[in-house]
Amino acid sequence: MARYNAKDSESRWQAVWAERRSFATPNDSARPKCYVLEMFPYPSGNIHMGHARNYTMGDCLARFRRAQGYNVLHPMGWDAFGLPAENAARDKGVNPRAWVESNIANMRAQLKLMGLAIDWSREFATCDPAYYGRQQKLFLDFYKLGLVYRSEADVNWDPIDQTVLANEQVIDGRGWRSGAVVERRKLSQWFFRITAFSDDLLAALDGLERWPEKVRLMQKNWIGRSEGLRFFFALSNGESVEVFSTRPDTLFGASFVALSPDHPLAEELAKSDPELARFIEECRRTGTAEAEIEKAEKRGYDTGLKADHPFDPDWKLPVMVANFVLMGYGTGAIFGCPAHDARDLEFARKYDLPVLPVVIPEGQDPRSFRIADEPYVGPGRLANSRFLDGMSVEQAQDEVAKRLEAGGRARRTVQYRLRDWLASRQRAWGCPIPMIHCPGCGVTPAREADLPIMLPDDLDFSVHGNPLDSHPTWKHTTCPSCGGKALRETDTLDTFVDSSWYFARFCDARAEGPVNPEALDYWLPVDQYIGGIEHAILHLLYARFFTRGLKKAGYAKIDEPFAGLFTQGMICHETYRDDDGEWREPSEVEKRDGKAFLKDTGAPVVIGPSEKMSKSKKNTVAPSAFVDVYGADAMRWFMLSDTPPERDIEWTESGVEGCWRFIQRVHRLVTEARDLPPPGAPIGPVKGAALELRRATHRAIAAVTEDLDTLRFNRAVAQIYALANEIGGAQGDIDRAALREALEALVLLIGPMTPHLAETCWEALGHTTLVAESDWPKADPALVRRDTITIAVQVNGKLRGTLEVANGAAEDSVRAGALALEGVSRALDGRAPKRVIVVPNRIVNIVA
RNA sequence: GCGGGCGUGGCGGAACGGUAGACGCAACGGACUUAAAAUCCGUAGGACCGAAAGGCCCAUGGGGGUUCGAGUCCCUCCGCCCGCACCA
Repeated sequence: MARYNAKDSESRWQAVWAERRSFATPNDSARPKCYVLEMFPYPSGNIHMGHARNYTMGDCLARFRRAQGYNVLHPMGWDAFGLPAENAARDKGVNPRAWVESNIANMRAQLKLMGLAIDWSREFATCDPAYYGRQQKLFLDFYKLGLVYRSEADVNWDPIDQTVLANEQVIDGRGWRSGAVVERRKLSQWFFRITAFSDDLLAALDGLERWPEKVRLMQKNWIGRSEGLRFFFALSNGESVEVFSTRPDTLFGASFVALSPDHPLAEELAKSDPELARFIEECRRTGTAEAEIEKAEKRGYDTGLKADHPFDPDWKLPVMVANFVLMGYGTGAIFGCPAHDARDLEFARKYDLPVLPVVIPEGQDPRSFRIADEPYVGPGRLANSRFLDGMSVEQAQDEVAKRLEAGGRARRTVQYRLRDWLASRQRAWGCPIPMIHCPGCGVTPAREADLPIMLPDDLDFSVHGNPLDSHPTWKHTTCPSCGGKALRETDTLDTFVDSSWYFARFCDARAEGPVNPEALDYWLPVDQYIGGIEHAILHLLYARFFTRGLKKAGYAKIDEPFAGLFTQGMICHETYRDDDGEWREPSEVEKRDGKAFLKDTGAPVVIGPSEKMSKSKKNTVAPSAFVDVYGADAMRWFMLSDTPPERDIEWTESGVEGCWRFIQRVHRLVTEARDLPPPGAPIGPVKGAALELRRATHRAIAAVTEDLDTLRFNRAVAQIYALANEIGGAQGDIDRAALREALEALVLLIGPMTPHLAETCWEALGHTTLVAESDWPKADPALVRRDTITIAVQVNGKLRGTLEVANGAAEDSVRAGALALEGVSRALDGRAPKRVIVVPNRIVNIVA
């Protein structure tokens, strides 16, 4: 029997699917819809293993749903704007569009070799004018709705990428892509008003039941809602300063008022106080470069001003400028209560300010309760607090709020950590912002008729800064309002904007408007979105915001774009280092007896721990190289096997070879089966081994169906192995119809996972139809149900025997059978059972 | 520091509170073969008793608890991983 030739089989079936348009998805189907989406790739040039895992999972689900009768939308596109193309343009002198397009062509071919069930007619790249032009339209829509605005702001400047970054893109004070220490600059920039939806983005998280709890929590913390009180302190210079506090109950424990170094009042005071100016300057430096080194150090500067306590004008508090107070949160000013806040305590100890406890834990004496190294942040009774004495924390907070509100000096507010999305980028390879700066009319939106505002093809990337800005003609235009000379906005949009609505465009990728509301209504929300956890905050939050914007603009009826979210684990591989300590690629290494050697010289290499595949450690394996040798099905099978999909998976040669052997084994099982009845032949009553095979078949169908429904691919794979083992173990003279049924079930069950193999086997079984167009098999409940059940019999919780009983056997007979077991009487050793617990169809436990 | 997750054979991992280790990888023994590869059959957590059949004890990071019964629930300690990090 000829071995299964994966290469021939795969190219053949890929051609058949393409020719028959098996995966083209109509927008007008009577069948229920299912939208399966994997996060679209950046066209770096090659598919990597992370893509392969991501798209294998999504494809398996898409094919499964299609077989179940859904009208499945499973599209693919390209997140094609962004810095790497500019770098390539500068370093290699190529045109960024040409570079991206050749990368896309390469990757599209690699994806097609994986045999993905994708509707390629919906493909687009975000750098297509047809896409970004419509994004410009959305930008103008959002502008009209007040969801886009321009504002001067302190921005995070990445000195390497020469662009500003959103807060979300600054990780530990460094640019998320470049790793450069971020500087601060004041610039006029475009923002999306994401905070307009702060409360809604937070509250709606509870409804996202098919999202990982972890992701919901990360978003919740990112939005960071807290309730508190804003109120004023009168100052000795006649001015006043507003503070924000979530703990107004501790007001009588206050020992200072602190301003952010960026607070307008601090800046004002610095004009006449050079020492303060120096201090502020220092704080700004440590805010970035030395953030890691001195991050814990609290430092302050006494302005000499005094603040009146709101409830006692004779009580004067020092007004400090403190480096730990952030201008971007609350009012940029606080009152410090050292006894009940860790930062305030550290600050007070350093500057020798009073530490007066005002919340006393239950059971402690207010006269003797002292704060030592730790503040007290728990519940308790108020003390040392005049009219608040004896109240609970909640009562006291309410009382303070009431009294200050009554005097018009305070208001209760909700504060968010979330800030508006700074979306301007000083980059040329991005979506141009459709705005025009007119010396007379100011900032004016471009006319919609003038969209798309296209990028020029002749950008010079050798210049410093934004090539769009230094282009000789591009930015010169006329004002849509007055017709006079004007300049285009040369900033482009953050590429996260591009990925914030692509899923909506897929619903009708050729729609005249940005999206087709009818198609949106039909397809959205995405039923299952699959991608990496690294997008838990940025991309998913922005997409949630954009969907709300689409709704407000009248395009969509929903708020939430992704009903189900799955975050897959990463791909790991062993690392190798040679004698010189240099990293070596797996392809350069061969292994013998658990040791590793360089292929060319035979020199030994040290095997390091398995780590996430990365270029820096050279522990990557290219999917395409693997597909070349073993075929796409073996890779797909590996990606789904063994490791639960949310966990990191380790790529191993031996595991992959095991997959290849399984592919061959399935092919053998099918092609070596002799004398099968024709397809569709009825199956008569069977017994004995044939009945057992039928039971195994239907149990496998039921189990695999459930596992795929819940994305437990690894368990589905195990069930399929078990079925293959049953078929392999069946006697040669078993009922042929039962054998055909088992083989057909096996082939249909592997269809979503190893689709090419399934088609070849299906054909070998005499079918002229395609697995890709076949229905999912149905389990017969009568065959899934077991007639007899082996139940465990325990004495005092220890296993002493097993008992074969009829399914649903009466408790009495089970009890009697259990007590009659030899192992039970031996364990009882003459003692009478005190109690016998019978759990039907499960277990008997005899308590002696 | 705060928040979250995880800890089961040599490895990846199974296990509605109910026979721990399904399934796979690696390993070992056997068959086929001149040989190897491939394939097929079989073995396999650990200790002890037994010629064997089998018996018996210990095992899910450590300790404690709830329960007839705990890998699973609760408390506590240890270890590892991830996220956020001066958010008032």
